[in-house]
Amino acid sequence: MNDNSIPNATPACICLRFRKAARRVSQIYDQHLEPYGLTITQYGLLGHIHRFEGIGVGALADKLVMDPTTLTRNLRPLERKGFVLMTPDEDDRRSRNLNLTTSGRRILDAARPGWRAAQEKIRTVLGPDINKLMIDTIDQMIDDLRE
Amino acid sequence: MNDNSIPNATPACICLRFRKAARRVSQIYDQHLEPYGLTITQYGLLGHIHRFEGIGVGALADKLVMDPTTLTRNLRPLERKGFVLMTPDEDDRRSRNLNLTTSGRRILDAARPGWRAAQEKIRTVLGPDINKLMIDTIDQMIDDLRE
DNA sequence: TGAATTTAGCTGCATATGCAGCTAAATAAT
DNA sequence: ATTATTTAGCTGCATATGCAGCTAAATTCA
Repeated sequence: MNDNSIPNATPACICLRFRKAARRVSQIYDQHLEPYGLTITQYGLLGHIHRFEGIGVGALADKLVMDPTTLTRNLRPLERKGFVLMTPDEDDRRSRNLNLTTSGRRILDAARPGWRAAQEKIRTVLGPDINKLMIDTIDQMIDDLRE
Repeated sequence: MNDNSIPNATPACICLRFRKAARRVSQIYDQHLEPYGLTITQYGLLGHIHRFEGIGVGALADKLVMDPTTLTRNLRPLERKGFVLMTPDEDDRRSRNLNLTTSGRRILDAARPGWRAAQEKIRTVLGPDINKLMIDTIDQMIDDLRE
């Protein structure tokens, strides 16, 4: 069947492409991280909190291009497992500072080989040049879409 | 801060890029489709069922790079609203054939301008050449990752 | 200072996502 | 023909996603 002949333009939908890519690639990362009891969402959260120790929920949500309410909920499993601590900010008692616990740092280190293997798998499929192009293009697109 | 200086490699994560892109781009499509009471997931489902009238759940899930159980649940709101019919297959009573109802075709037609506006917004931000490159690259990647 | 506005994060609701494990139906093996 | 295996779709569970609307705290304004 020739997709270009169909007037309903869903075959050209760039949104569905991004969603498909996110589903398939996430699945691969999740499989590689499963032995450590982490999802790629959780691994990414731990990584970001490690990079930006003490960051607030809103600022982190902004970096992740994620609704703050989504982040609030995504943090729950990590708090429950004792990987992340949320402490009220001294100067602004509305804000909460995010920090890794010792076991949070430990699991992040432990899971890194899993993350690396998944990353390498996708990088191999795309090829390093296209991989970089995709990253740069998406970063630029998100920046352009920032209001 | 220079991301390249951080040993924890999450800044280079291609998976997080795809997920961010899917979140942000979906949000824009959802906003454009909101007046019609549809999400981009639902619009895409209607479009695919229109293209492949009578397709089964498993085959459609495969096309959408989506777990069949996810598709089962994503179909529910569309069934409830009367846009999609699931009828048992004559030759294989395990399988269920998906079809649009008249109102399903109607809402798909009605919502198309919303979809088109969102599509055009992203296409403008990316530029037509990069837009096409992204689509082709993702399609190829998903094909390469098919086992 | 006191009132109005903005900001940070949360809960309720609905949809989106996929894994494990289930039932029923179709197919393959013996 | 009977049994074993595979296949199609489903439910239970847990996480992921974001909008509307909420509370409390900080800031701005009058």
